[in-house]
Amino acid sequence: MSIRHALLALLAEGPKYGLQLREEFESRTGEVWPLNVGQVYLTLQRLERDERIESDGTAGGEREGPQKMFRITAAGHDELMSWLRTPPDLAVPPRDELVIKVLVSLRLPGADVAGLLQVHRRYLVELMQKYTHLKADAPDGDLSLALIADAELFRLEAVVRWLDVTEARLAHRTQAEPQGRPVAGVDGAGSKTEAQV
Amino acid sequence: MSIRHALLALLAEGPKYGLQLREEFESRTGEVWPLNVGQVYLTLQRLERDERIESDGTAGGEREGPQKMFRITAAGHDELMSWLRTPPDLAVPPRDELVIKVLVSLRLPGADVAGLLQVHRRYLVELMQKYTHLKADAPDGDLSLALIADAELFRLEAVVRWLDVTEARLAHRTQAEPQGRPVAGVDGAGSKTEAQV
DNA sequence: ACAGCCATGTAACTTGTTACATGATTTT
DNA sequence: AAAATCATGTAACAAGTTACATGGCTGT
Repeated sequence: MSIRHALLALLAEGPKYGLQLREEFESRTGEVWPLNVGQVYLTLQRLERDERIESDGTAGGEREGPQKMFRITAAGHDELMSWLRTPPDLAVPPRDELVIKVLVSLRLPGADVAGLLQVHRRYLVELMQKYTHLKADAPDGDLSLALIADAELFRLEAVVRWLDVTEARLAHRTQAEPQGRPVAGVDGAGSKTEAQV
Repeated sequence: MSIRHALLALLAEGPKYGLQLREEFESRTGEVWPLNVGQVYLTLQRLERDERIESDGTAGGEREGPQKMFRITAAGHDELMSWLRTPPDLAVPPRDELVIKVLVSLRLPGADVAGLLQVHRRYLVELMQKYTHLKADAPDGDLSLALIADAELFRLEAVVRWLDVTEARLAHRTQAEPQGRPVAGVDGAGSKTEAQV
């Protein structure tokens, strides 16, 4: 439901039309999050169906230019505000594809788990470099891009750390069964979490 | 496409039936990733449509018990192996709902961005505690659960760090910013690719 | 006239979710 | 026989994706 509310937020700044919404969304996300035009129109249809927005013709104003303008309704504003206040539902975490791959490999006889970890690790580091460069090349005032690049970098870094910890866990497992020590705890925001297994 | 391949992997161990697949999936993920039964049957239908699996009746074997058994085909095995080798497509990162919320709040006049960051941060820390306990309470030999809990903890920790960095960025932006210095909560601990603010 | 963009829209599809319906078997 | 639970399945929906169709306007 991110696109829906992102569009709602853009419309909260004032009436806009379809292509304009696509352009503004992409300019704000520095082209990191491309947005298909068709998706914009579909989402606008659904928003209008739910009476979160109104278009030309629906309420008074006649369509003047070649563009069909949309404006937010009171209900739309309410939904936007309530969405902003609500933390994303992380209670049922998404099934992590990489984690599943590793779990699967662990049980599949003959699978090269260590190799798998290495392949994915290399790929992740490459991607991190991409975002590091993206951030470095960005103009100084572009806060949005910096925030997006940060988010992605932290996310990728977390995956890399998980790969490292997993590798260490597997190495230990082949030897004497170790006592599981905490890896990343609640107070782990500033702790060194590498290689602790 | 994670469910599809997870089921394929379970079937690679031998023929199984619907409910059994649901049970084995959930037991392996320690109930962290619940799986709806209906989803299992839908996915099995789709796998059979694509000839990645066969069921009783399709190929020789008659259905004997009350359960409808499925077995993997050669094509299914190929798809599974190729999926394992392929890194998850992270090139076009998912649109992060929390990031979008913050970006939206930054432009919305009158929005309490700092408050938003705090609300979400508290929520995240709560969740991290949940997974920390989950891991602590798990039997020592449960590697799967440990890996899943780790992955989730690292993921959540990355979000918390991002919130901290974002808060610092916003604080700096209002004052005069002399030079970028490392912000509390970002240490990276030896990784060459750590996120720099 | 016509090439090309601007702008809107639709069709078909994928993955995933929930809620419900149905029958068979086992338990009480 | 009734109740529970095992097991399979379907309907309806949500959100997102791509590819394509359509029409209007502009510049050459």
